[in-house]
Amino acid sequence: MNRYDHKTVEQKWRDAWNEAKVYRTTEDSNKEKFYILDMFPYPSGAGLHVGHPKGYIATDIISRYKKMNGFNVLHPMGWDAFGLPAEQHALKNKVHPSINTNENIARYKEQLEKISINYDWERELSTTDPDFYKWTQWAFIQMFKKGLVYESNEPINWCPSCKTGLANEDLEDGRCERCDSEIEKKPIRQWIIKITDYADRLLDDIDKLDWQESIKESQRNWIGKSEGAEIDFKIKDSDDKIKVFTTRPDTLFGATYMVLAPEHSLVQEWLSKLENKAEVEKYIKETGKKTHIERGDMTKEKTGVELKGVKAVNPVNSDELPIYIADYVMADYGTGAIMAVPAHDERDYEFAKKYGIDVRQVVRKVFGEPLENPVPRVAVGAVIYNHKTGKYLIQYSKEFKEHSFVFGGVEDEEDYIKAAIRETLEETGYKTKFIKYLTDETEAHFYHPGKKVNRALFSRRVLLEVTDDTPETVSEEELKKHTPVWLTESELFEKIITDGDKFALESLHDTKVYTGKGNLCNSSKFDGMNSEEAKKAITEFVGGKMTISYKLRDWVFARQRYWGEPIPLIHCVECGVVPVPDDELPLVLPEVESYEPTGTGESPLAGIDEWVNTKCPSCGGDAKRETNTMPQWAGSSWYYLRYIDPHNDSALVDKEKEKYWSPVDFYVGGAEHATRHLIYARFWHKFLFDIGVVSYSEPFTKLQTVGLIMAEDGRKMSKRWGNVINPDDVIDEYGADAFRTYEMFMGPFDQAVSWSTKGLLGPKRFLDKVWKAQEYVNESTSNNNVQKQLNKTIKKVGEDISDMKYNTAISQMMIFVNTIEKEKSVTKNDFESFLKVLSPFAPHITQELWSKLGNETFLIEEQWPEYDKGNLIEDTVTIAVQVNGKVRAELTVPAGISEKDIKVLAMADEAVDNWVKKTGNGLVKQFIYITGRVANIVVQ
RNA sequence: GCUGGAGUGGUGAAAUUGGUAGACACGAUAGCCUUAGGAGCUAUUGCCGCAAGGCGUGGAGGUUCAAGUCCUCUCUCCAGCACCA
Repeated sequence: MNRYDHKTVEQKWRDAWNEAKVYRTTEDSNKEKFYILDMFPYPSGAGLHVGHPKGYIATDIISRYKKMNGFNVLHPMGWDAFGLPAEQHALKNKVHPSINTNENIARYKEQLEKISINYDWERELSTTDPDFYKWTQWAFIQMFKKGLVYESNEPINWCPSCKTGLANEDLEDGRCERCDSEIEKKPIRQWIIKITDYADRLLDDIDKLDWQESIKESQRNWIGKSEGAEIDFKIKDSDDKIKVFTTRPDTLFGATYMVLAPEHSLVQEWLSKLENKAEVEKYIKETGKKTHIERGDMTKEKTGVELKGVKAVNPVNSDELPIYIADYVMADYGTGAIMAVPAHDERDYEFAKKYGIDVRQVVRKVFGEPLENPVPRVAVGAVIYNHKTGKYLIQYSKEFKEHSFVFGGVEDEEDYIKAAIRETLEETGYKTKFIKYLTDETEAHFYHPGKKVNRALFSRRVLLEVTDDTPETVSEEELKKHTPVWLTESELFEKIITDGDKFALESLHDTKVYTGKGNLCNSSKFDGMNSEEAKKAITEFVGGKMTISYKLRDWVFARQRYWGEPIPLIHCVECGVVPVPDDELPLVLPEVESYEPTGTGESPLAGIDEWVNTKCPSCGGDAKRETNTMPQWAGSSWYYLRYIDPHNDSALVDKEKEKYWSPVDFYVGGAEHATRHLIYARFWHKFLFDIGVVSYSEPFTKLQTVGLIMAEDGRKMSKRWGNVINPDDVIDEYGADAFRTYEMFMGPFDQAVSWSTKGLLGPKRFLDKVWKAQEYVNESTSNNNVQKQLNKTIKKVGEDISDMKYNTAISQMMIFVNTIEKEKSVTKNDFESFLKVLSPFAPHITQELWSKLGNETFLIEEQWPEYDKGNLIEDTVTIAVQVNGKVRAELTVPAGISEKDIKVLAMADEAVDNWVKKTGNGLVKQFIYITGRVANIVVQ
């Protein structure tokens, strides 16, 4: 037998498959379809590294498996080729970006073909191809016509280095995702798509998707829906009003000041009449200088300036409220203005404390459910600190056998502090002074067993400190009920059991603001109402309206760069903005002399007069073309539809074909697209659904993310670190089959793992053993062990491929080959079945062996083998015998053995017998038998 | 801070969902072989211990005949969002 020569064999079969066009897919209504898709790559100059194909290999395995199971499988590939790197390359080398792009595509394709991913290359597409972007432009025009597109001059994210505007999705921690520059806010003329019109549908339909929870959650987060109310605050002696968005209208009575974002338009309007104009202007200027990152830093102290000379009026009680500007309020969320409720919002509390603003409690935390005929009582609970010993004093109730704060009623003419000090003296004998409140007023409902009444208890908790170490004598009566106890801090946290006391202890060191819900107080006629009801009632009372706010922003869709789809709009003096007529699509990107971005907010296209100057399609008069281009996300938002019908001249996709193939059954790609591509594509798809182009409302039924492959040093593979491994080298040395199998064997598919060339040897050796196993193929004997393992293998590999558990599928196949090696015998039939099962992972070596065994077909066109269920059952099983849960013996017994027989056999075992005697005087209390697995003898 | 996920040998990892923890690999150790290779074969390989045995799935409790798996608390790491009102 020859040594396996992967180079020759792999090339031979690649050629044969290509020639036979085994990859080609056509519609076939007799077969069930399966559309499996990889996120198409951006073809960068660096070529593929070893991490890129991981997802492609996985989809290829599923695709081959599905095909062998009778599905009509669509598995295409294309190129997301617009984008900055190609443009930068063009700038540097003074050649058109398409030249470089095409070179890169050719290189990528060559690399992919070496791995023998079974793509239907006849459906290949590139977003830069005018025949493709014709339909990107067409869809955009449809959006324009539906009023989903608008022009804006509002400040947007501007990358000073890329010299272009960017969408929120293009930022990473306030920096440009591409070049890492800090983003500025700059007013630029922009085209914007109203993706927020779809926010609710994008959010609601997430529930329908078979996606990983983490991705779904990121999308929910990104959309950031929050329900609340818009409420107007009048300005004193003026017709102006401030509109605020709040999720807590129930706390309106607790509003003690207002805050506007420094960018708020009212601030500019009021500037001239402010008493401290200079100070305000200075603050606005400073805020403007701050980067996104600085401003977002929550750990820094809050700052702000009061607008002196204006006051707002609280609509619910006519209180006059001071108005501040502060950079903790953002211009682009909600209405850019808030009502501040320091008692129930941490940020407002911090700010109020710093500027000496009132804190007014309006919500009480509630413990327990309200009971019938409650008897109300006002009380105070105290914990007493002794700074000399560092211990805390509470009391132990002899009656209820529990620890609690020192507790007592607040008498008339007494406040909480007085009552706490008096009660402490009476019950413990210690003289104390007040340190601080641990809680606002809380409300507790419970049955009082001593007094036999339902209690509604209103209380605050306080922290006191002893002023005299020697306690006075406590009355006999008190001592019968309670014992005072001194505890260390950790003991204190351990012993305290009531919810109210526990809640108070959270504020022992830092005062915590209560931001939860509860029952209203200090809110006149709304007192006693719970937060949920009060939200509606108060909003209605002040004439506000319940609204919904989103974190998702509209999609900034224009880029001031060259290498993108031209936005197909025309500016006409007479008619306004008019879309390019359908018959003039595609609007082809013109040649330019310089690709250099102008940096003025105009794209390089603006310099080509003969292109810019055109006639208005509506009135025929002089007009100018829009010169901005689309963002890179445009083409990728719908490319998966084009694979279905890649050469259609008259429609984005043929309706019948779309119905047959859509939606994508399985989509595999990187998790980094969770809130970018995957949001845009869902939006674009829903729009196409609304205008009747597609028949399903969600594009990707099932989504699976790929875990990154890191370099051997644990870092990301990057030119910068010099740790990149090229798949070409690996394939050259070990073969594509070994490469494919190793990538799938490395670990769970969605987990990041480090590349290990040593680790690659495992799968490589496995394939060598498969090659060697052909020696053991013989017609006569059918070995029982081999048969059993084969059945197990067919079953497990099939199941594991469906679950994307490739690593365990491969380990089962390794077990099978190890079995052949041990038994030195396998029938031709069994070996052929095994080759089929292995073929999706290692298509070349299996095809070669298949052919060597005298077959003339292609394995990919074979049927997936069936397994014999009967043959999966073992004749004998090994049972672990435990005594009191510890394994003391193993018994090999016939599979169908009864519990009775097992018991007899187990008890007869010498070791078991010894342990039974040793641990439990030979008395068996219980015998448990789990069929085929374990028997447990419980003694004593 | 919030949300999602994960902690198991020297390493990558398995574990039929409550039933013999560490399958399958990598690496390591010892031996064999020789077409000296990134080869192959055999044996060993969770930790402590000569052994009997004990311990062991981030930590602490709990439920159970039985816990990596369920419950409570807690620590660490990764990812996403983040002054979102």
